[in-house]
Amino acid sequence: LISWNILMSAFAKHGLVDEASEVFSQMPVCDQVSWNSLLSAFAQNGRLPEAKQAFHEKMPAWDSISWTIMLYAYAASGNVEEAKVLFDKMPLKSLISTNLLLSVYAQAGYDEQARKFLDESAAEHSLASLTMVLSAYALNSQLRDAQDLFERMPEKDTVAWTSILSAHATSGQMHRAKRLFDAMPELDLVAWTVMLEMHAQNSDPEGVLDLSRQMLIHGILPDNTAFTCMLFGCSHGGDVAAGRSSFHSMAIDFHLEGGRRDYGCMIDLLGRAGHLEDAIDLVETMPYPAR
RNA sequence: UUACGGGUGUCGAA
Repeated sequence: LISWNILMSAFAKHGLVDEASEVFSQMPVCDQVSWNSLLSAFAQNGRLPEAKQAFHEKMPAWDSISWTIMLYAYAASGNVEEAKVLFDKMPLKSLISTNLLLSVYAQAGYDEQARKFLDESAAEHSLASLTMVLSAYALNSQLRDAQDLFERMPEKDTVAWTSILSAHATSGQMHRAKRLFDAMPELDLVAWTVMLEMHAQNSDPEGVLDLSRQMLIHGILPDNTAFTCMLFGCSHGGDVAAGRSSFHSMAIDFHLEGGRRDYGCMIDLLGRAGHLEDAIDLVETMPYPAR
């Protein structure tokens, strides 16, 4: 029985819904996990009608996992309202289902609902749940609300700090962002990257280079994303030489293969600066199909 | 064996 269940979810993960339900129909016996796996197969692959049917008409019994999977089915197909309705009907709400609904709100930019929901549910929220709402505010440029929530959070980790940092950075609050950055208890690569990007956006190639040096001094090694920001900064500042040297250093010093976005950025930089032959050359030699 | 999972990236893509 267990192996059948495993087989089913393996199919489901790879989008083979029909194979999964085929397995299901051939099983001599099945249990709650089998039903849940079938439901999940539909849910994961955007088959809302089938999921509904299985959930409402076919399943002999439901546990809290079944409910959560159904919630996910609504969420995955963008039915925010229906997701909420289902959530309210859930006999047992777990941290997972709560997080799920929160992330739905967050992703849809329903920061109002997210906040209300957060206030209503008496349960303790995980740090991750709160950060999800925080980033929902950031998405909606609700800087004040984001700030309020951040200050009220009982504990904050680097992810939460970076989220609020990024909220400030993207809304042009450079000074506040800088202050936050300096106040952060820990700095990791993502936090540095946010700062790199902020300076890049504001056409401050000096700042970008300066930051990247400091980052190295702090023992943080850049990744492709960081390089994209650095290249972007060079691009804004029209600093072809610096861009070229970063690009080479990426491969030589850091053994990173240029990501497709790094190439895109570099090509953009060369193109804008009028080095068309070099740009074309790079397009032809890059390990990605040109589009 | 089944369910959610938080922070950063150029240009494009109405």
